[in-house]
Amino acid sequence: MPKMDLAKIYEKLLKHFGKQYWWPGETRFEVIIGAILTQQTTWRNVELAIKNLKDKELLDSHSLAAAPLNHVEALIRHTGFYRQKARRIINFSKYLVTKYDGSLDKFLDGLTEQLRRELLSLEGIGLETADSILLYAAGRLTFPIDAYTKRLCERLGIKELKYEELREFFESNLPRNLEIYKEFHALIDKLGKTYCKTKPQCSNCPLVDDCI
DNA sequence: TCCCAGGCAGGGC
DNA sequence: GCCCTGCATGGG
Repeated sequence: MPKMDLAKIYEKLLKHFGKQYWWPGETRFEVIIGAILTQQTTWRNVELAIKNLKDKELLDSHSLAAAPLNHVEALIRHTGFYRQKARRIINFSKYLVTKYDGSLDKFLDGLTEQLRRELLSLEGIGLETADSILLYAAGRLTFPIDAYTKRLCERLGIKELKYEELREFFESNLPRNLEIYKEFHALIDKLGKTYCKTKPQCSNCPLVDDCI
């Protein structure tokens, strides 16, 4: 496992970009639905879909579980892959209603590893989405590895690591602090969107000296 | 006109 | 196990 001062990287990003206050969302249910909707799409489009669901008062487990599929499809169309995403957020809501009386308090109240396995067993919730939900909705010390994080690691000289290895790397090299986990993940995304797009603008990047 | 965006699931090998 | 493909809209 590579040695790297992740805390120092975090401090540089925080100083450069400031706090990001992730995850945006008024409720934990909204956080979870947003986590599914944002897969492979921009947050801007997710906001439109969230607003549509909220305007129709469908942003709670019982309402969404009972909503017609084609109605939900139309409301979230902006997020892309809308047919499968509509099915998935409805199915998640039905699961919550059936197994936990629609209560996120009950659902999110397990041992972290057990809850993680349960999340991963649900359709449309893979590794990154499960870990984002664990961190931002359940408040667990779980570090999500997304495409930006993998890209950053490559720039820092960490290659050929699989998802679980990268997660273990972050979780064992960061202070066990929820706010740091939340902000760091958000800051890495901010970094990727700002400096590591199609044309790197390394001269202004706060990590220019850390990259290989 | 291409390529990318805060992935996931299912298939082939 | 790894690699490929479909899923789909919106913006640069």
